[in-house]
Amino acid sequence: MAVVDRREQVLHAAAQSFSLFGYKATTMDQVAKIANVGKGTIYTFFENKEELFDEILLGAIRELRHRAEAEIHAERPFFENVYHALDTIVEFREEHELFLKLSQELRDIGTPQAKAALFKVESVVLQFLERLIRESMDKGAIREGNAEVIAFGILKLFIAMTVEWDMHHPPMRKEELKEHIFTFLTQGFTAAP
Amino acid sequence: MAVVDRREQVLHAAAQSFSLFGYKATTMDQVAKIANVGKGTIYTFFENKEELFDEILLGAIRELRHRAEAEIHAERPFFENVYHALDTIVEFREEHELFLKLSQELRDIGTPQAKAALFKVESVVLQFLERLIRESMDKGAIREGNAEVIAFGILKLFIAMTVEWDMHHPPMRKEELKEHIFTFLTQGFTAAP
DNA sequence: GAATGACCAAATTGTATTTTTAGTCAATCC
DNA sequence: GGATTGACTAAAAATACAATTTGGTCATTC
Repeated sequence: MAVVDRREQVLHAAAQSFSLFGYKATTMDQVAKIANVGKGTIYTFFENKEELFDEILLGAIRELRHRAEAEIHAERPFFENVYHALDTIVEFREEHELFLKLSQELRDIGTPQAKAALFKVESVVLQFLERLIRESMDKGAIREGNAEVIAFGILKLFIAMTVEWDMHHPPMRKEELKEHIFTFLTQGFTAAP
Repeated sequence: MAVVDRREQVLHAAAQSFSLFGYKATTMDQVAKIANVGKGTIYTFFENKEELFDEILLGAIRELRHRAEAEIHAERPFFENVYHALDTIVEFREEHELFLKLSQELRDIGTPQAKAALFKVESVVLQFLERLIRESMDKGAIREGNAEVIAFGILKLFIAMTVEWDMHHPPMRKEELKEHIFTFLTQGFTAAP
């Protein structure tokens, strides 16, 4: 390792720039400038812009997964685990500059890399949920079923009730959200007997 | 009424053109040509392009609502009514040229009028669902709750399991879809005792 | 008096020109 | 002598501007 770790410098600068300006508006010149490094140096560590971006994205995804996993407690009921994990994920996504910027970039100019990145994030969340569901089924905590489809449904339902609902309504209180998700996941709408 | 009903001619031509080319690519000259009518004639019946479009859209929405309502039978369980109504709505949306074209237009070029139109369609579907839910609550067929939120959740869940799922997976069989929707709406995932 | 299409301002599209950007590589540095 | 660099290039993107298209009008026609 050199006196100053140039690779780390580049990564740090790139993380900053991608979070602040998004994929497209981040230029390699700018990253080099922020990192106090010649532009050529970047290319000794990363093939190209996309690979550099992938590295940054992977870091963010790793943290997202980490936070979600921290919400899983084997002794807690399935529903509580799902709810808290999803709540954490949505909150993290709404706080993390990179995700915010990429969403905005996708909306505003439809950058393919932003689209691909957010799709990757969704895939990871789905994988996470699917595993949680599978394990809960194995433990007999919930009924058997197609874990992939169920994960997909639960995620979309949660996104709908939080992000999408808030787009045209005053945001729901957390307890109300939890109650609704609870209804869908544990009992449905059949009238109490 | 004149020998030929020019208003009807215009409406018919407009319906054809909007369905075939979408909102933006439909020109008033073209509508006039198809309708065998001078362009000025259109403006004796409709204020402007948007109003003409609104008339066509309203017609399509009226038919959509009509079909959905035909799926509601008071003696059938709530869940069956919801499932068949939504199935009909999604199918109609996937068949009707106008809706298809508007969705494509929104994806490809983001025409504001296409966005507004599809939002209007969703609002109507939500209203329809909300009413069905309210009435079922009043009848005691399902548990009490916030009908608007529940309608929103059910619609998004259904769209997710049909349209969105099919975008990245082989489409679900109808029975499988019905079973999953059934699970969410009537019992949830709690393990059988 | 209903219907029309030539007409116009505004918006859209096409195009030529300039600027910016990702990526390279010969020269430089330590 | 391998790591580092920034001037350089081809390609892409932004800009400026000309040409065309389009929604809407209204004097004229039927």
